[in-house]
Amino acid sequence: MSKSNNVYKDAYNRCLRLLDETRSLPSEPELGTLLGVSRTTVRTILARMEETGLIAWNKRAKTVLRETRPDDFFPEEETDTLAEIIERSFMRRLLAGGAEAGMQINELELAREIGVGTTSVREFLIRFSRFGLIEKRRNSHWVLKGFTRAFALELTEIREMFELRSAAAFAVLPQDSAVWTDLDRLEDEHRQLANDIATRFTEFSELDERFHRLIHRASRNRFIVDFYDVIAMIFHYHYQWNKAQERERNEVAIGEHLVYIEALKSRDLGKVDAACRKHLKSARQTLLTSIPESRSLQKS
Amino acid sequence: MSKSNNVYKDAYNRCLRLLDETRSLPSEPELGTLLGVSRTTVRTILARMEETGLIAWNKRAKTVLRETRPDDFFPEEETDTLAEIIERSFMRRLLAGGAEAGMQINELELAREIGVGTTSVREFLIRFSRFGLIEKRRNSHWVLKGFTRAFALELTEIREMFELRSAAAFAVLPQDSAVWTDLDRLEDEHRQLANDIATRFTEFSELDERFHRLIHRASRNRFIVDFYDVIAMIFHYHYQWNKAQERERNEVAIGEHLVYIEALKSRDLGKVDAACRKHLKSARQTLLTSIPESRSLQKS
DNA sequence: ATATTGTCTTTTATCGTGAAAAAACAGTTT
DNA sequence: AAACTGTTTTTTCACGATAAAAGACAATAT
Repeated sequence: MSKSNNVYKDAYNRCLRLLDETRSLPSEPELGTLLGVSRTTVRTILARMEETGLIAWNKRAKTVLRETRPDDFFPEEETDTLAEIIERSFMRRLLAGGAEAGMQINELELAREIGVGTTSVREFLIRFSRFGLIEKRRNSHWVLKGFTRAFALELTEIREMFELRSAAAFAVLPQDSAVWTDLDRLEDEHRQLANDIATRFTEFSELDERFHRLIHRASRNRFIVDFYDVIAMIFHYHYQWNKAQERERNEVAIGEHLVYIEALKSRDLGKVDAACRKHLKSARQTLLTSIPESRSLQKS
Repeated sequence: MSKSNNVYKDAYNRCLRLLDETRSLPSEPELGTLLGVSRTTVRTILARMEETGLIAWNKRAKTVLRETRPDDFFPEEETDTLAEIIERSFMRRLLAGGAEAGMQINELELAREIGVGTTSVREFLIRFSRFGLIEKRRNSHWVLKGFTRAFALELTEIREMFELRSAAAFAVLPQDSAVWTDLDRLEDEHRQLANDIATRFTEFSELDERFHRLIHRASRNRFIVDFYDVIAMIFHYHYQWNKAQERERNEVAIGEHLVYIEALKSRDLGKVDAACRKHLKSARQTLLTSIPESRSLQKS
């Protein structure tokens, strides 16, 4: 098995959802841009849809014949990329405890355990190394640096530096810049989420990421923008394993965001600085309390 | 051919230099740590040295029999790692002009041109991507973002942020910290280089890197320390292709470094900040003037 | 007892290969 | 002639295989 066809399967599933809304499908190139895949993949999708009797396909005519059924869909787990699979396995091991700092990481063992080739694992580790959690020994193994208190502090130090600067840059953006409408929309979403907080509090993490990315983008600096990937990754997994007081934490954060948004809209740099500092401080606190003390004792 | 034995060849060459200084070689493990390779490689080296009549090898006794000759050495180009070879080729193409922003990068073509497998090229590109000069399109090609004026400005913005903070952290380090003796040694080297500037000005870039890395390390933040890799890479190639007024530039930089060092030693934060700012400003200027105007017009 | 050597095992680095997916080209349809 | 479909070529992604290099273990020497 040399390459899974998850791109096709994922696009197929998304195409099925499209099917419920129309009588007939658009042209192949159009479908391609819509699904974010090449025409080759689009044609594979159409071929199967014809085969399973979902559509009649004759050149330009792609008529919908019947409604989609649950069993038309490919199983979710078959639509993941290899990189996602490896990342999940790796993070599970990392966070499942027993992952002490200084521990060696074995490519071959990881590959066998996950059931993939070594090349994919190697490439994953290289990509992952920029998060600062692992380090390569030349011609030899990787070393786990550990998800320690030190790591969290170093990460947040940079985050605060970058976000304060980005927020200041945001506040002085010209009034006709598109970011202000983006900000308004985000503000709306925050208010809606605040209203339904009891039932929808888990949706916050996604909103949080979009909000902070918008601000970081105002820096117009690729290194700052890219660094948010590190933060997003850490917070993503952090949210997954630390569910304590999730609802309360998110409620507080939404409130802080709204103050922060007001400050940005006021374009008062002093207010922006204060609101940003306040929110970042509590974000750091949340992250720090979630790190088990056992983890913080390791490593110098 | 699956893996070149450049580790062995490089260690062999370094071991030859060792040979000129002693009557007999130390134990295998000791040699291993000395050369930074495993005992397996050490034994391969010893075996060849015995074969070519350089030493008599009987268990612990490794007696030097004759002086080394130039033809004992492996050719320099055989001691490079694949990663180095690929990086050089890639950077040559990048800087040789004709590398416009937005251009596609083709793994297969690169691999064929350099004469290596695609895997190595892929891994190189992934590692290289953190420098912010290229970007990956999912399931598709890489895109060159170009060595533009914008890139240089974004890079130096972060550099200044990080170095000012590191320098401030440096200045308040306790008097008994080892960094102060490191700093004294670097100061010496700067003075010596200043004296022989006419003949040794090309040695500055290496000293420059060591000096700035020492300062960055004071931040005790892995993201700051790691970011210096980006700066070092850019300046490394920058020095190679911009030889205009090299001597003068380096002479000025040495002077600035010495003021900077004095400021650090005074532990006066105001002085440190001023000296650091001044030096970084001229470093940025040097970098900016070396970017051809044609390059700066591209990209938004 | 500890460090060193001899031998064997495991892991890393790299390649060639093949299927999935993208991209290019050529012929059709509106 | 502009956009679409049919066909072919190229590139990316992922694997297994293999030599280089590292690492582990047992036997030996100081």
